[in-house]
Amino acid sequence: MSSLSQLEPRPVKSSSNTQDDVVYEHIFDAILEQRLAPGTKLSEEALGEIFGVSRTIIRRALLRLSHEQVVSIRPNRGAVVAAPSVEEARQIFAARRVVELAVIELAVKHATPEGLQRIRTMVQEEHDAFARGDRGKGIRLSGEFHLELAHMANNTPLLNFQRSVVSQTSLIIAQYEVGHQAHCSFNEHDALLKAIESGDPQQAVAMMTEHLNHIEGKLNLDNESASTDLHVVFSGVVKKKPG
Amino acid sequence: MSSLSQLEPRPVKSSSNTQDDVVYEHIFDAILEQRLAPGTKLSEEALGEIFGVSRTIIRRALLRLSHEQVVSIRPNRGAVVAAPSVEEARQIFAARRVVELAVIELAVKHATPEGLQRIRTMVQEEHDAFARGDRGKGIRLSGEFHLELAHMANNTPLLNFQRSVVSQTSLIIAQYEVGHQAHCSFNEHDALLKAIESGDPQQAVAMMTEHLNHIEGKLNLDNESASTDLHVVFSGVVKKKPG
DNA sequence: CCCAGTAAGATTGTATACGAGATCACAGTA
DNA sequence: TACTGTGATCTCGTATACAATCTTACTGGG
Repeated sequence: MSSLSQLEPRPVKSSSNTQDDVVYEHIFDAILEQRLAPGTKLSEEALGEIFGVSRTIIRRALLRLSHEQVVSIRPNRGAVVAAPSVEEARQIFAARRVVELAVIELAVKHATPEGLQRIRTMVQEEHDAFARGDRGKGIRLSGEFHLELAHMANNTPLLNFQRSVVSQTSLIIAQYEVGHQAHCSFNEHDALLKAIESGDPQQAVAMMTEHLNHIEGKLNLDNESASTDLHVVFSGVVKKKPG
Repeated sequence: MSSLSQLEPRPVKSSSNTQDDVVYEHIFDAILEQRLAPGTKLSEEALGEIFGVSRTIIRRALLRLSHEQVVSIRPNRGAVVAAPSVEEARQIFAARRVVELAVIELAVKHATPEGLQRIRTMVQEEHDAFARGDRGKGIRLSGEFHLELAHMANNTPLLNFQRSVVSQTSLIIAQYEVGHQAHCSFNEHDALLKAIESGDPQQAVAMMTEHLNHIEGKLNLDNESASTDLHVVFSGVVKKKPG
């Protein structure tokens, strides 16, 4: 009975040509907003029930999500929300640094008044969401801020890759964040926006580096907080053999 | 009929868990080896016939290829081998520069004797393939050289992205190359290998930049070589109305 | 009391059937 | 002759049925 029921409510937002896009976006957003925790089982039948479509559609959506590494499909055992290991998280962050720095440099170069306006609006919405306590929406918008940068960079392949690493970052945060501050504090997004507006690539890149440092700094990647090794997990709890 | 019959011959090479992996690899390799030209229609039924599986399997393979931007799926109109426009090609190259430079820097850092040995072997095979005139295999191996670098960089997300841009580059070359030299002349791959062996990141990065310049330099991206404007295409060909 | 083995149930993997939409050929008109 | 409109044919989009595999609960033994 499943946290999957958390999927239905929000109306779909944007470009939805065909049915599986709708399903895809709903699940994707639910993961981005952390309404679906890493490891959650995604039953095909349950999802089909929820969205009123057959398993065929669900399957396509899950397949796409798995290609973006947001969902993990294990043969004959179904799909779960991806739960990156510490090592995977490190690699994702390293990759994200690469693409984010390239993106922001291009974004500065290709900035347009309309693009900047869209980002301004987005930062404001993010601020409002956190201000009124809508954590889910805030998290999603802070991710979409970075996607909007990639959009302004005017490079589709980088945008797609950015999409993948940003959403994976959301999963990492869900697993490894210590405390519960706002992730991308919107202040930093605002500062990034100003850096882009100033037209100085170096400053923008420096700002982004700092921003990414902050994000990564809030995580505990020193050891698996949820270890896979039972002996480690329960070490010091009880001696099985009291002797 | 159909150039699709070129798909069957070569035995599948590697890790093939399930059926659709086999299909995927066959089609992917055929595209990488340029046995399938950009724009080629990929009929589900024909492919199913060739590989002896139902459309379900074919569909999954095509979906995966489309996520990697190697195949283009148009709603209700089926799948074709992707044919990047000039603008798309520029973006792909820009993205490729970003990831390749990051990859080679990491590859230098994480180089191992075994990894270097694998690359050495690969460069040799590439050389042999071109030497004996096996252009298809040579092209594929020259692409896989770059994937092997990403593998040595020890970063799965970057590897996946590299996979996508490298294969797309193969499509771009198929469309826009002038003349028919060997693409990645293996000499440059050999030089790259030596740069990595030397352990000097700066030199390796410089070498890679030069290599990418060469690849891009062999292309004619100044204008659409296959224009969408029929009048331009057929200007000066024949007057249909003979006199 | 705990563990292994087995059988029933549930879930995914694949094929196929049917409907919807696109493509192509052909005829009719300017 | 070129162009537009219409219908037949073909391909794709979706749902569903059946087979294969995994999961789980139960039973029997240690």
